[in-house]
Amino acid sequence: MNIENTQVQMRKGILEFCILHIISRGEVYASDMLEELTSAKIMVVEGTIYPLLTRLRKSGLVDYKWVESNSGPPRKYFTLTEAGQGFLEGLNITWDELVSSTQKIISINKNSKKKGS
Amino acid sequence: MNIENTQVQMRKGILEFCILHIISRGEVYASDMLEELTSAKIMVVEGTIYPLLTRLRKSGLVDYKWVESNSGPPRKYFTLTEAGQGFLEGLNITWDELVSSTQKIISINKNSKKKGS
DNA sequence: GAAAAGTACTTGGCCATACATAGTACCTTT
DNA sequence: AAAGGTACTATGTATGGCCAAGTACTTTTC
Repeated sequence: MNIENTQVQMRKGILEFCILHIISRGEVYASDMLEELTSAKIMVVEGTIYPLLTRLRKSGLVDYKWVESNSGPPRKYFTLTEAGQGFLEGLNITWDELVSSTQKIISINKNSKKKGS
Repeated sequence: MNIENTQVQMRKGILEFCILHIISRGEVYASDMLEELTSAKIMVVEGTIYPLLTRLRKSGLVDYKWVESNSGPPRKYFTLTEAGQGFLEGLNITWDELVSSTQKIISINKNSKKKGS
């Protein structure tokens, strides 16, 4: 149990949330997402993002279309489906609650223990 | 891929973080932790928390002592080890960065796309 | 004192995600 | 045509959360 592993575990699920958000803002392909996640200090590699995009598509949350590139092979440009929008709204609530609950726990220090009401 | 499952995934690792925090505030046993997590709207069940506590002990992050109860079998009261304190400090940083990075992603909307600087 | 009920803890198996690694397909350049 | 780069795919491993059943100890009930 090292800290790197716990960091990985903390990110589980949140990566999916972030990617849905990025897609919700407009058509993007995998490298766009990688770049944005990296610039936000969320390290991701191809082997993570491609299977995730496949899962999202199979679940009907995102869709894609092939777009030819003038500098390489064609790209899959992703968009959010209606189901994906609904799903993302649910995740927004989940995220807010998770952060709120966690902040509640970690903001209590030794000298301000909760009293049984 | 339903939302319940994604919620479960989002909590991975964070539960460990919260439990280390609770233990860092003073000696507690499993039911105390369950109660506090539940009151913070983080739902946990026995089958999750006991294996987690065992992992933490095997990793040397927490220690425990048996304390007899006057209303049932003896209880394991947990405390944080020095290694656990160091680990927790690392997780505090990880948590802050994760929240910060995620908020960065999700606060960008369609009309304020990042410009390549 | 034995059976029943309650509390605390333990164990084994299942599932989903992140990741590493290797591989495929297409395009451009030389 | 060969070499290199870009984009996507597939397979296997590790980990954590959860369910479900089980163990052990204590108190209550008869």
